[in-house]
This record gives sequence, structure tokens and C-alpha cells, in this order.
Amino acid sequence: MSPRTKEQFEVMRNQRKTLILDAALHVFAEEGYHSASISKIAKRAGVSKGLMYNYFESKQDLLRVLLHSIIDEQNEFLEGIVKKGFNEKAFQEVIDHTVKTLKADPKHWKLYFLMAIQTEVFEVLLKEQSASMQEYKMMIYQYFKDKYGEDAEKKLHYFTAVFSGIRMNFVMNPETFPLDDMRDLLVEQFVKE
Amino acid sequence: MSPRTKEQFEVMRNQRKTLILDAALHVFAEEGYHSASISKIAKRAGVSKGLMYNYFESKQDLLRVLLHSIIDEQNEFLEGIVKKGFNEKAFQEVIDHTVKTLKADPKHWKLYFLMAIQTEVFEVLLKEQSASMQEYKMMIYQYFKDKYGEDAEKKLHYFTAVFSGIRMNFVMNPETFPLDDMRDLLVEQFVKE
Amino acid sequence: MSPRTKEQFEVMRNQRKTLILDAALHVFAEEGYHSASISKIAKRAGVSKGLMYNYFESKQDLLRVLLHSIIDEQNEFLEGIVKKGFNEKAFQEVIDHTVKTLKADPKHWKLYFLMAIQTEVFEVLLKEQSASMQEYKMMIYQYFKDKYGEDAEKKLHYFTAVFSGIRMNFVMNPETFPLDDMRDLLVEQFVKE
Amino acid sequence: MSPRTKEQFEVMRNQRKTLILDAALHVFAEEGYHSASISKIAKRAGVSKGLMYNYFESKQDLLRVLLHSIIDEQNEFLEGIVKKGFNEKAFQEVIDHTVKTLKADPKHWKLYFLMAIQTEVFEVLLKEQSASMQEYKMMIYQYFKDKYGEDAEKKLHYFTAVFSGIRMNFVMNPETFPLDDMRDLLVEQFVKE
DNA sequence: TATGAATGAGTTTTCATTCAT
DNA sequence: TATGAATGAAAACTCATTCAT
Repeated sequence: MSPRTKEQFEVMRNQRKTLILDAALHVFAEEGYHSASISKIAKRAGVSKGLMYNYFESKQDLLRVLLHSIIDEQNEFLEGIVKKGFNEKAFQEVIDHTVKTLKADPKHWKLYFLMAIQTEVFEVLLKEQSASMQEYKMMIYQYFKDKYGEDAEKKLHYFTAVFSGIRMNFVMNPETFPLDDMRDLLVEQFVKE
Repeated sequence: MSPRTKEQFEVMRNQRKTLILDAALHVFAEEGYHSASISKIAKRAGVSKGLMYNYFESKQDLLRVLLHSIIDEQNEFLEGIVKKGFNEKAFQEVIDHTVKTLKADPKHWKLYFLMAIQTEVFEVLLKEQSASMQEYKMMIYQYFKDKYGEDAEKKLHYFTAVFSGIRMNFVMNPETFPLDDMRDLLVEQFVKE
Repeated sequence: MSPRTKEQFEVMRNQRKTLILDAALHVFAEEGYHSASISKIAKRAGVSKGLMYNYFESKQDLLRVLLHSIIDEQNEFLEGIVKKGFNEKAFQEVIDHTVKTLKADPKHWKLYFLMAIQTEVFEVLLKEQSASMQEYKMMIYQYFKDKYGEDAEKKLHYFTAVFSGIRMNFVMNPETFPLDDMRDLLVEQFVKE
Repeated sequence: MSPRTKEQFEVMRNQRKTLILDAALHVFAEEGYHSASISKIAKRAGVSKGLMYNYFESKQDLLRVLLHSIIDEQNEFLEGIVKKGFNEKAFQEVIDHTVKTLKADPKHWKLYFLMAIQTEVFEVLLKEQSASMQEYKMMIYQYFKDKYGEDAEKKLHYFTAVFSGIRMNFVMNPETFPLDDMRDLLVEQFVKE
């Protein structure tokens, strides 16, 4: 046998890793973190239990990696927003980008919300709340201040509730929940208004 | 010494039961169903593991009892609503009653939402969705139909999202989330409008 | 209230004791020693769990007492046999007495065989094999010796097997197993022959 | 190092499985089903408790496998008997085969009788009484009918008692009970006679 | 004497993780 | 790198026994 090149190995590793991550995503999202056993994930991925630990340090680590593919993308996006400065257009971009990512990957997002709500598992991962997240919060508060004056805080909380409600309802029911319609109503209420 | 009377035992049992339920509520709400072990709950309640099974048949049963104190109250309320017929006033009553119960017992409601989102544990308990729940859904749909015409469905989904978003945000942060303000905005948007 | 006399207490104690023993007999015979819980027995007897320990030292003790009511009666009978000397008539008496006691109290005997077969529980109780038991074995061996000569040992083993087989089949199926017919065949084979 | 091949694993598994089954057989036969704890069996087999569940689904399953090695062999034999038609020769074959299997594997048979007598555990396993068992019962009844006329039923019950008595006495005392002699007497009484 | 609440050691079972190959 | 057997700690649950009243 001709020895594989380093690159070939690298490619294989990544394929395997993706395979495992994909299996883990489905099992976690369907059964929750605790009920999802390493065995089930391994079986679904078509690899041995032992191999899992070649790619991931632990079950927690597996979850961490899955969530970070969401978190990182989000942070990156927020960074972009923050750099450009925040205005009505940016606000709408936030909404549209959220809709797009939700639709592109409902399973990941379902997992994200599932974990976000079960504080225990999640908190560890999110201590590390990004700097752009902080800045983003400031900016959006300023945006509401400009738009609604002294009602800003109330409106911001309301928007947060509406927005998270929509996301939650969608990930729990991606087939039937009319995300696009909701997006329109959201824009109507918080952008055009 | 003569033994305790039946009444004395009854009182003791109820005290203990409450004690255990209270401990269970906290541990479940803080750690989720799976991470909450009977041992932890027993320790928190200050009783032995074994005693738990004197009062509740199983861990599931413990959860069931906790959730039913929420579900039953809700069903009862819905029955009242359904009986009276549904109109603007009833709609507002639903909102106000929800706010009131959320504030009265945020921990129970936190547990309720936690479980509702982790389908697995919950489904079993709620197969038994009450008849009034069904009727209530019909009525509220009719209400939206009357109010918004062909936009009814969209608006209903939107309302559902907003409402659940508010409840969710409140139970996750009962100290800081301004529930009363949200109630006002909700009424303004879906009742007075 | 007038204080009860010592005698009255004694009578009550014995009634209670009988009540408990009877309940224990049924539960043990129906569910086996290990599956029979003290709770079930107490419930069946209509007394509290605690009271059981007022009358019997332990679950083992309860079993011991039950078995001894069988064992003692048997030993007493054997003593009688041994005293009178062993002959054809005595042999038939053994058979008839066995049939009579089996029919009079199949539950006790069922328990007896159940326990006899599960060596563990039983051995402790029966270390104390009575002197008359020993003598009886000698005598019956002599009886077979006289009757069958050098075939005695074989015939004795055969008789033992037949006899225990009959008893076993009867206690497992007291309603349908024709004990009287078996008795006749037994006598025909080992007495008249 | 390269991993073991499938065949190597297969061999290992079978060795281990046999090891565990053997340990289980001894512990069950010595202590009965309930007193035999998985811990004890594991210790005797020299493996961890956890490993037991890699090979058997549950304690019940362990018992089931042990008993089925008896039951299946028996059913197979009966099928053969049924096919060939039942006559004096077949009857003798039944006896001889029983003697042979009893001697070949007294521990298994001891377990079998132990469980058969404790109805509770057993019933579940044996609901599945084989069709050949049913046919066999018919045939043997017919055989007795032909041989003894109107006494058939009595004689059949007697034979059942004798036969089960012999088997029982042997498995409880395989070292000392003269099985071969009993076989001869049995044949003499129920075949040649 | 009588009650049943309470305990704690023991049971079966699960599963993330390790390890020999 | 890859396998799956093996471990061990922890889970839910049971039950004989004790104890305060």
C-alpha cells in the first residue's frame, strides 16, 4: 500500500469528524443531551465508540463544538454589524440574517435553544460571551432609544421577547411555523413603524 | 405511648409531601429532569432517598405531580373561559390571568417550559390534552378571524410567538424581566388595536 | 375502661399471631419467600408493619414458625410410629397420615416443599433433624430389607421418589391431582405387593 | 497496534458468555433466582457488574438463556418423538433420553426444577409451551389408554408423579441418587409390565 | 400494644470513559 | 487509526427493620 499523504489523512479526519458531529447533532436534538448516549451517536455515525474519543475529548466537548459552530458564526456576524455601525438598515439585516440562518440549519438552532434553556450545561460554554455581543447590546439599546425615547427599555424587552418567541416556535416546528410571515410582521412592527 | 391518630399522620404526610415537592421543584428547575437525581432532591428536602418512594411512585410521578399543579389550574381556567364565550374581554382575561399566575409561581412555570421544550419527558404527560384546550384553540382562532380577516392565521402565529416569548423570558429571568410592561404592550397590540 | 385481664391479653395475642401467620402462609406460598414482602403480609393480615415485629423477630422467624408447625407435627407422628415399632400396618399408617395432612393443609405443605427445594433458606431450619427422624429412616430401611431382600436399597429409593413425587404434584395442584387414587396405587405397590 | 478482527472478537465474546452463563448457573442453582444477585454472579465469573449487561439484557434474560438451553433441547427431542409416532419403544426412549440428559447436566436441570416450582419467575418463560409438547401429552395419554384401559388416567398421573419424583430426587442429590436403578424400575413398571 | 413514617443497605441497571489489541 | 470489550461510578428503586409517638 502506498502510504497516504498528510493531506489525505487530514481530509479523512475532517470527513469523520463531520460525520460524527452530524450524528451527534441529530441525536442531541432529538433526545436531549442526557438521553443521548455516546453509543447511539457512534452507531448513527457508523464508527466505534472508542473512535469518538479520538476526535473529541468528551461528550461535553462534542456538545461544545456543535454549539460553537452556531455561536462563532453569530459572533462573526455581530462583529460585522458592530463595525458598520448600527442603524435601521443594520437592524433589518440582523432580522434577515437570523431568518436565513434559522432556515439554513434548524437542527443546530434547535439544539442551541434546548441547551440555552437548560442553564446547567450551557452556562459553562457561554461565560465567554464575546466582546461584540456586549457592543451589540449597547448599539441596539441606543437604536431603541433613538426610535422610542423613554419607552426604549420597554420596547427593547418586548422586541427581545417577540424575537426569541419567533425563533423558539420555529425551531420547535420548522415545517409548519411560517417564519417568513413572522419576519414581515416583525419588520413592520419594529423597523417601518 | 399511644400511637398517632390518623389525623396526625395525615398532617405529617402533607407537610412532608409539600417539603419534598418544594425541593423537587427547585432541583428540577435548576438542573433539568435528568440531572436532578432523587438523591439530590432527597438531600435538599432533608429526607432519605427511600422516603421519597413512600410519597411518590417514581421520579416521573414526582414530575407529574409538579406539572399537574400547573396544568390543572390552567385547564380549569380555560374551562371557565370556554363556558363564558370568547370575546375581547375574555382575551384580555387570558392575558391577565397568565400574568398573574406567572408572577405567583415563576418556578413552577419555569419547570413547565423546561419540560415542554424537552419533548421526550413531556409528551407522555400531556397526551391527555384537555378538551377545553381544544375548544379554546378554536375560539381564539375565531377571535383572530373576526378581528383580522384573512390575516388571521399570520396574526395568530405572531401572537403565539410573542406570548410564548414573553412567558419564556419572564420565567428565565423573573427578577429583571418587566412582565407588567410587557402585558401592557401586549394588550395594546392585540386587544385595543 | 376496665383493664383487660392477663388472660384476655393472651387470647388477643394468640388471635393476632394466628392472623399474621395465616396471612404470611398465603403470601409466602403464592409469591415465594423473597418476593413476599412484610408490607404485603401486614396488609393481608390487616395489621401494621410495626406490629409484626412485636410478634415475630424477623421475616426469617416468621417462616421458621410456619415451617415448624409442619415439622413438629411430623416429628410427633414419627415418634409415635417409632415407639410402636414398624411393620406393614405402620407403613400404611405413614401413607394414610401423609395423605390426611396433605389434604388438611395443602398451603402449608406447598410452602414446605417450596422451601425444602431452595436449600439456602431451609438448611438452617432443618439442621435440627429430629432423633425420631433418624430412627424412622432406620426402621423403614429395615422394612424394605425384610420385604425385598437385596433389592431393598433400590426399592427404598424408588419409594422415596414415588412418594415425594406424589406429594409434590399434589401440593402444586391440589384441586386436580387425584391424591386418593395415588394413595391406592401406592399401597398396592409397596404394601400389598 | 491494529485492532482485533471480527473473528477474534467473536471468539472472545463466546468465551466470556460461556464464563458468565456458567457462573450464573451455579449461583442460581445454589441460591435461587432472587438471592442470586448480579453482583455475586459477576464476582464468580470474575467480571464487572457492568459487563454482564454487555452480554445479557437483564437478570431475567440471563435466566431465560440458561433455561432455554434445557427447554429447546427437550422440545427438539419431543418433536422427534412426535414425528416417529408413539409406541412402547418411543416411551422407553423418552425415559432413556431423560436419564441421559439428567446425568449429562444435573446443574441445569436442578435450575430448571427450581424455577418450575417457583411459578412466578417461570410462568412468563413458559407461556410459549411448544406445540410438540401438546401433541406429546396427547400421545402419551393415548399410550396409557391402550395399555391400561379405564385405569389410564390414574396410571398416567401415577407415572407423572413417579417420573417427576425421580428427576427431582436426582437433581437434588446427583452424587448419591441411583438414577440408573430407578430407570430400570421405571421401565419394569411402565413398559414391560 | 399499635402505628406507619423513616432509614439505609442492597438491588438492578445505565453509560461515559478507558484500554488491550 | 480503529475496535469494542471492560470498568466503575452513579442512577432509580425496594424492603426489612427501627423508632417516635
